[in-house]
Amino acid sequence: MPSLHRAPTKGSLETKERIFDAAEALFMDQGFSTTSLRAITAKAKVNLAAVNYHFGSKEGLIREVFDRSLGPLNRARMAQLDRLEAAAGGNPVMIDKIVEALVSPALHVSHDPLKRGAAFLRLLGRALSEPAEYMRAFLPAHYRDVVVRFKRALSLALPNLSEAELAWRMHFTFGAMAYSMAGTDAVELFTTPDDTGVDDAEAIVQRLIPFLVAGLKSPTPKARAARSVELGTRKVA
Amino acid sequence: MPSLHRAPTKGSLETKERIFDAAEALFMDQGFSTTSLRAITAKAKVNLAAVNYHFGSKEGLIREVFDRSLGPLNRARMAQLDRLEAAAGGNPVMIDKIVEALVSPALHVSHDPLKRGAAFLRLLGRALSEPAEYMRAFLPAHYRDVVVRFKRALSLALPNLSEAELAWRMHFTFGAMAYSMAGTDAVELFTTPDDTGVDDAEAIVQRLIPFLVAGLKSPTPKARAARSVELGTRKVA
DNA sequence: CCTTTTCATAAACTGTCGTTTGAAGTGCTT
DNA sequence: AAGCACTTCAAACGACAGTTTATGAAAAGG
Repeated sequence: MPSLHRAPTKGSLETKERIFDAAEALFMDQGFSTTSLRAITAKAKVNLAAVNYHFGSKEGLIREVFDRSLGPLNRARMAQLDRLEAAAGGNPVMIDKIVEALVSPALHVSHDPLKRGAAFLRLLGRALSEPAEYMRAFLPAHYRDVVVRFKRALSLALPNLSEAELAWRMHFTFGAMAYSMAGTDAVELFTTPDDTGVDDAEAIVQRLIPFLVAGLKSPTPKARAARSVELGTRKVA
Repeated sequence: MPSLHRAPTKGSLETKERIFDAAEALFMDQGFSTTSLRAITAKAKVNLAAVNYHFGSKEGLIREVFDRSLGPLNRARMAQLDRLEAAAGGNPVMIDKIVEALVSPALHVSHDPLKRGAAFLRLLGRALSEPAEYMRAFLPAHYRDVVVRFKRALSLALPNLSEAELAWRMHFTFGAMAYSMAGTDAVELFTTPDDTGVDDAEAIVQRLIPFLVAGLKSPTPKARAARSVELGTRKVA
């Protein structure tokens, strides 16, 4: 086990960091459970056992890659929401701004050039669609605060929505978000070969925000159901 | 190899069907690559080698499970769109109806009780977020026609949208759809314990449709930018 | 200087995966 | 009864997974 009382010696940080970078890159375009430790250590050009030495286990590595990415992101989201609420001074914050606070920090979470920003989005998207148990286990821990904060803000901005209704719409919102982030490949299904700037994360976000805002503000299904029902044994609650 | 000239003898159909059902169930809540053949054959109470005998390989099994589910679904989607376009007689079809034709057939694709309908939705959602190569390989083959048809219909109904804009919005639409279908678990993040009918697929769809319709009809980012920009150096197209 | 801790490396261990093999069983036809 | 095609079955195969161990070098501390 690495020491907790002393600064690590010479090459250790380099090794751990190289593993970290290689893992991040491979997780990004292969997913977590599909990427083997051998592939990671080969790319990082370190020994296989180094992963277990520095991170304890593969799950430890995943957790650390994930934490170092998601932690700052969600903190940025909540900080931006803090600013909006402070500026609003008790009044509801505009929905556009709330959604922007949710989506756009994903762009600026990395200090590296934008390339890493876009890549990082894909990593997060992957995480939300992983079947693995351990992913589902510690993912809510990061998101719970964000969800609570944004749910409250949206609830104030959309007072006519029931709690269940809002929960579903947030679910759809996160779904569109996660999917947009995960697959740059899947969008090719929809575009003709002459698409412009698929890899530009900023472009994605600028198109995603109005889509989500409109969805969140959409009329209630009850109103729609009353309009376009065929034959009803449905109780209009 | 099974015979092509004669009806299979006694237990063959039962075995193949049992494998099929067990695989469908396990793929549903574990994903494709995570589910082992041994888990499938154990649940189906058949021999391990039976999978390779009846389906050739694991990929063959996945493909068959997937085809038998997605084929009828997408045919139903296009049939419903056919009816709408015939009724409209050259005029654009209403967006509400187009989205409904895209989303709602997922409910009625199975002849079994609705329980299987909801379960099947999760299977499809999983497929769209699988990292595996072979999933990406034959998934577009099923969706291409659907995408082309619905893209054309939406393009007529939303004439002010550029092709790139529409492609992105369809991407978001499929994302929200896939995510909603895949994870009944993830929605628990957003709800307080007193939620009602999480597993009811009909309820999901009735809430999803208006959300997506509003997103598709949302004002163009250019229009939004023109409204809420801080300092402007842009052309109002 | 010598001991102790930290880190890197090669190799082996344990388990699971998809797949294959060869034999045995089953029901039909001749 | 014998031959035949089809299906089941137990067992093993080879590949690859994550993890552990043993060895030794390198740096740190007294």
